Amino acid sequence: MRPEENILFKGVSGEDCKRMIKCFNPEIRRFRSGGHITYLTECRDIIGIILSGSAIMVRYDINGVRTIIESIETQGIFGETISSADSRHDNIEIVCEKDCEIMFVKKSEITKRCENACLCHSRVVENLLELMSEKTRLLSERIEVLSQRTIKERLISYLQIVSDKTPDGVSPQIPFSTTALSDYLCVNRSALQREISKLKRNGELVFSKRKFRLLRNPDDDN
Amino acid sequence: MRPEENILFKGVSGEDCKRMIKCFNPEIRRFRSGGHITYLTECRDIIGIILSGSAIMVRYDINGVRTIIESIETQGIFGETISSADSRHDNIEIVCEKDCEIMFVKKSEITKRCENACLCHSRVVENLLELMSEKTRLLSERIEVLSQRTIKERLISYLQIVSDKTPDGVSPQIPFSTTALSDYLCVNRSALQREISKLKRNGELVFSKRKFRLLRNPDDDN
DNA sequence: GAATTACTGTTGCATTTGCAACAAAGGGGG
DNA sequence: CCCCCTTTGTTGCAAATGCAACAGTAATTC
Repeated sequence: MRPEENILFKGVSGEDCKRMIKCFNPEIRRFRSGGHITYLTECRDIIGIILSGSAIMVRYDINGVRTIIESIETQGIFGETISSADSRHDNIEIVCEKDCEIMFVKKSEITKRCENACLCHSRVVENLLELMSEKTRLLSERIEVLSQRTIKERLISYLQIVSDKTPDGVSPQIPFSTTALSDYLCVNRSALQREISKLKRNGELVFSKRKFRLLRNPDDDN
Repeated sequence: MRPEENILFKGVSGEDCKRMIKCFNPEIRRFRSGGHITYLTECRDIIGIILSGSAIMVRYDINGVRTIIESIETQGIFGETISSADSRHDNIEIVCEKDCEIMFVKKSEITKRCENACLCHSRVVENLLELMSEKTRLLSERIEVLSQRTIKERLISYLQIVSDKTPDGVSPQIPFSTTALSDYLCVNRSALQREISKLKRNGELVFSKRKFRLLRNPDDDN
């Protein structure tokens, strides 16, 4: 994807766009699945925008327990200003999931007025605002999931959100393996597996590979 | 607090500010502690900015279990664009905590160019961007806390964050009662109480009313 | 200042979850 | 095709958490 097609430059056309890209001087890099992209702490003033592919934000605690903080899809953004605080906030890492192209831009370049007085500059700021809105929506969803009290509730809550976003006619699909899903839901893998098996047995869930389908449970408890 | 003093209008002075406020036509309302402010679903295109006081965002699930989604302090913002998605996302409510004044603005009023061609308009958009940045930081912290696997870890993680934000010489203080804290950490109250008592007994924590102090634990396990 | 209500702190017991270990089933790469 | 490695699925047992009930204390209201 060419940077001009990116959502950040939505509504800015042709010449202007080229001029702005020159003005922002973004760096575009490619990564292969599984590759290290950056540590969040290295993104002091830098915003990463995923032009294609996907990534995950992960943290390993002192015991080596992995937490998948979020899954970042195409057009998603990351960066320290856009999330985590400072402090001892351990090493949060961005790892490439599907091969991806990422555009890195300095946040200050965007928010500060430029000398070239790009008229469309403010349009870009608005676009960034839009990206940030989307970001907060995703983070809120994440909180919704994590605020559930039991594994079953967390699982269903997450699957429901994924379902809701899936267009009709398409099979809902999670962006994780079951193992990774447990790191995302912040629960023990085998305990998660146990719940999945139970739901399948009760006919409340069809689940195979990464595709699934939620069925309204006959009796609405246990 | 007068609206002009709000962070949204930072860097916009005197005449301009008055003109913009006229342009945005914000509504300012007062609330008393415990009072209902709004349901999030009613904030379709509306952003609420807390000028003074504080509020909490809460959700009650079908079993009546309360979750405190976040505590919103002075200068904090809320609104549907700024958080939760649509879907069946139950009734999330904003409730006044400390008596507060809240400014309601239409988001579209801010992001759209106005006819009056306020030159400082883009400055306000940048300020909004700043507020949103802060919001995502807070949400990320929340996720950090909720991603902890045990009650003890959640508690310490949260207290640590509060401590880190507290200026030197001031006693760190949580904005909740212990009971409310359990709704914020999404754990059972008496189980939380158990952990607090244990930490106090082990000399890892001093905790009284809402003030506390974390002490580095002698042996770093259990 | 008496009454009411909310919050703190504790405990025994039931349930859920984590942990470890294992077998079996995919899924590339040579 | 075979080997290696990751993932899936299962289970018994230990540990953590939820739940309910209760007593005591603080806070609020009338």
